[in-house]
Amino acid sequence: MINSRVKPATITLSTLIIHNLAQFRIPIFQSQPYHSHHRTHRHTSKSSPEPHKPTRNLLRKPIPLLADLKQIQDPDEAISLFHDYQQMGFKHDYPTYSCLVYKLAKSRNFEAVESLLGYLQTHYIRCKETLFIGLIQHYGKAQLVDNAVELFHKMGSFNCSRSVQSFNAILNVFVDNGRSESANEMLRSCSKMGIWLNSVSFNIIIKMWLEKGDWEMARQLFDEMLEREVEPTVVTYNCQIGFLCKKGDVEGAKSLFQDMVKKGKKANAVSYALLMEGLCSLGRYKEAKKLMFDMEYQGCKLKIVNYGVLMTDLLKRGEIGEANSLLVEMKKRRVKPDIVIYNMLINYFCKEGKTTEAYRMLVDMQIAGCYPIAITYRMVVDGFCKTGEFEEGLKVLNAMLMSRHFPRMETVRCLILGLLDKGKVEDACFVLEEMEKRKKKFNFDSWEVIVKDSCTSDRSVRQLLDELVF
DNA sequence: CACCGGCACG
Repeated sequence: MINSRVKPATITLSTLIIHNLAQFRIPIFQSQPYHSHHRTHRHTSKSSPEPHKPTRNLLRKPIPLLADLKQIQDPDEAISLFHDYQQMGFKHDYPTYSCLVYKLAKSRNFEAVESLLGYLQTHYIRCKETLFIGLIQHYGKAQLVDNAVELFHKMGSFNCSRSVQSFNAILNVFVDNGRSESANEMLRSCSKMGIWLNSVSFNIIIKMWLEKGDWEMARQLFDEMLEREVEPTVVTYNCQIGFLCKKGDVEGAKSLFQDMVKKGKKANAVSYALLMEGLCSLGRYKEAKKLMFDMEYQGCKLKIVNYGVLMTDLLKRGEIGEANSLLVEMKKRRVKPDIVIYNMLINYFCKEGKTTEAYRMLVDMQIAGCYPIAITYRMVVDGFCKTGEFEEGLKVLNAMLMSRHFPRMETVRCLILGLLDKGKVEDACFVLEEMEKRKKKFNFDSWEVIVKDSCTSDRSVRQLLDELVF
């Protein structure tokens, strides 16, 4: 086992920084500020002789369990709270169950999801269709297409009827996972299932053909839509506008845009963003920016995505000065940068080896109330590894783990090797130990092997790792 | 609460 008494100096340093910032009540490295609060809350409620009295609070809003459950992000903790209540004789209701199911699905704990569903089924607790739709989407994102299909077919046994919405959800899972044959098969069976395709169904199919690069088929479906008197939506047009823009045919996209307006469909911020992206990719930044002002003149509300398109282009061209001006402009217009904008800037700094700026941005964004996500942390840690600043990298990794985000395996490997190379054995141990703690939860199967494999060149390091891991 | 489209990583 790894020596757990190791306390590397860098951790103390980062803890100090966190502590200092915490004094100003800025949750710098905690993306979920409720977590620590909740921990203490649970402990007190457990030790006190009379915890929540759930039955009495039934008519009060919000029900304490549900409110608590919504604040917990650790699914294991959620389950245990759930069981606590159950043991106290609290009868769970559907909102509580569905909240827990969503939580478990989000953390990809599908085993727990299935067992909870089984419970709901045997106790005849009626589930809403949105619950199944949400789960189908989660399965799809996890590439568990077969599980999604199975759930779709099981819906009836939950006494839940399938509308076109869950049909669309499963259709989209097929398309997004490259299973166009299954999607087509599904379409052929829709009338058998008593489902009438709506505009969203057509949008998904049009997307499918466009992803295959088949413009003709996409147009054919668009025509079929009109024949069947299914009204195209702005999304129908946006899909096609986006396709043409990516091909470099901004003029074609513009005329489609005009068609849409002529038919009385109002363009939205995405329609404009797509055109702007097309213009930028043709090197026509100025026109793109002008279009952004036009859209406001046309009465279309400007969204952050429009700035995002411009920012992406500027940073791609290395125009950091212009990018900064754009940020200032956003501030003037009271458009708050979002996580995507910050990620773009941080990515730029990291790629340029400007880790100091990247780190400052990581801090600044949190002061501005925008919390890093896994991608954000990964970029900064990778950036530090690339410049050989492994101690700084560890500092950020620590913050990352504290906010319950998880690094990529390659990042961890690189960091450990770098720390060892610099003689920071204790820090390397700390990282190994933290990974060990989390490997099961994050499905981190064989990281030991990978770390060890990469050390074969250095015998002394390899021996050390053997010692650490076993 | 959540059927489809849009700026960030790999």
